[in-house]
Order: sequence, then structure tokens, then C-alpha cells
Amino acid sequence: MATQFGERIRELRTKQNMLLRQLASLLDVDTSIISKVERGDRQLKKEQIPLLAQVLKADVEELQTLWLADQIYAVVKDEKFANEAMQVADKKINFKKNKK
Amino acid sequence: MATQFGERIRELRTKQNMLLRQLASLLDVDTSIISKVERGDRQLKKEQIPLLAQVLKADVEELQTLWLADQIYAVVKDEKFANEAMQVADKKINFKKNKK
DNA sequence: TTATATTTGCCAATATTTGTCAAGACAATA
DNA sequence: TATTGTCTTGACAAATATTGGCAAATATAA
Repeated sequence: MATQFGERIRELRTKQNMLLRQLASLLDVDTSIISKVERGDRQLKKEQIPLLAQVLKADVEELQTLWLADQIYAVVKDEKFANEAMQVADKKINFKKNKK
Repeated sequence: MATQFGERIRELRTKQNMLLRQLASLLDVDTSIISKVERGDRQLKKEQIPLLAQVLKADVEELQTLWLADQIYAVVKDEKFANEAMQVADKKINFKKNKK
């Protein structure tokens, strides 16, 4: 299964009839990187998301969320206790939130 | 806030009146590493968990779950959309599960 | 104080990630 | 078939991150 992020990027790019080569050029990276990102072979660097969103006229927060979901998934994907760990992590996240 | 994993290790170790030095010796690593792990300064390597569980007479699955929760937390901790990303990741995890 | 335990900062070795290049696969079409 | 354009893949080096260990600093206890 490809990444949420990659699939969305490909969707956005193709709907605008943009070539990999063109998108890569706008982001100033090699074409192969975008290809791999869209196919889920590689993760984009977090810092590159805002520019990507701008170039694709997409919602930067949506892309950041999908990107983050992929990071989480990469960590837990082969783990037996993924769900349990997610619950534990969730508690900690929201505990922190309420303290502020 | 320290890690879930580290806090639990410290709890297990001190309850058994074991010194950092002793635990480190059993695991064949430097004392400072265990100190850092317990304080959340560092993550233990995943492969070291089973031996650690054995030495502390703890449930390996509990420790693995806490360890994994820390990994997830490390990824999302400063992210605005942590909760949204968790939800997206969660769907993917359980989608995968049901397919098998 | 002295002795012991823990913490911290730093370093070198190792591992991982990143971007580039070049070659290959694939489809459309001349 | 040969050509063209797009996309994919693997190998590689450079940059970055992680790891374990040492030694000094700090805490704790007697």
C-alpha cells in the first residue's frame, strides 16, 4: 500500500496535468524523488511540504496531516501491539494538551 | 515529561533494588545509557527489549507496547494536527488488519 | 569528608536518509 | 520497428542522525 501523502500528491499533480518533471523542477529536486514519494518509496522532508502545497495549490495543513499519518504508520506498521501503543500515545498527547 | 518506557523501567529496576550499574552490566552496555533511557533522553533499540524484560522479570509485551507508544509520541509531539494524523493512521492500520 | 550512584556533555563509529545520476521499463505513435 | 517522452528503479556519495562509551560533574548516603 502506498502512502496517504504520496497518493494525494499524485492525485493533485495529475489533475492539473502536471508532469513529474515539472513538479520536480518547481521543487528543485530530481524527478526520481517525486516519483518515489508518490509511490511511497520515500518520505518527503517535512520542510518541503509548504512549498509543495503552494505549487500544487493544495491545503498545506491537509498535506501535513497526511504526511504525519504516514510517519506514524511507518513506525507501527509491522507491530503486533500497534493499537495498544496508539492508545497509550493518544492519552499522552491529550494529557499534554489539557495541561496548557 | 519522561517516556512511558523509561519510567516503567526505572520503576521495575528500583523495586528490585537493582542499581543502574547492575542492570547495565546484565545488558552489557554502559551505565549512562540506561540512565538516559530511564530519563527519556534516549530510546532503547527495539532489539534490546526482550533481554531487558527478561532481566527485569517483566512482561516483554508490555514493554514493547510502551516503547512503541514512545516512538509514536516522538513523531507527533510538537505537531498541531497530531490527533487528526492519529486518526488517519488508525484507519490505515485497521484497514490492513481486516484484509488479512 | 569519603564512598557510591547517577547524570551529563562530548566524541568516534555506525547507520540512516537524502539527492543525483544513469539505465531501464513502458506506452504512444511515426 | 524505431523513436520519443514519461516514469521507475538501483547504485552511489554526501549529509544527517543515532549509538555506545568515556570521563567529568553532580547528587546521595554514610
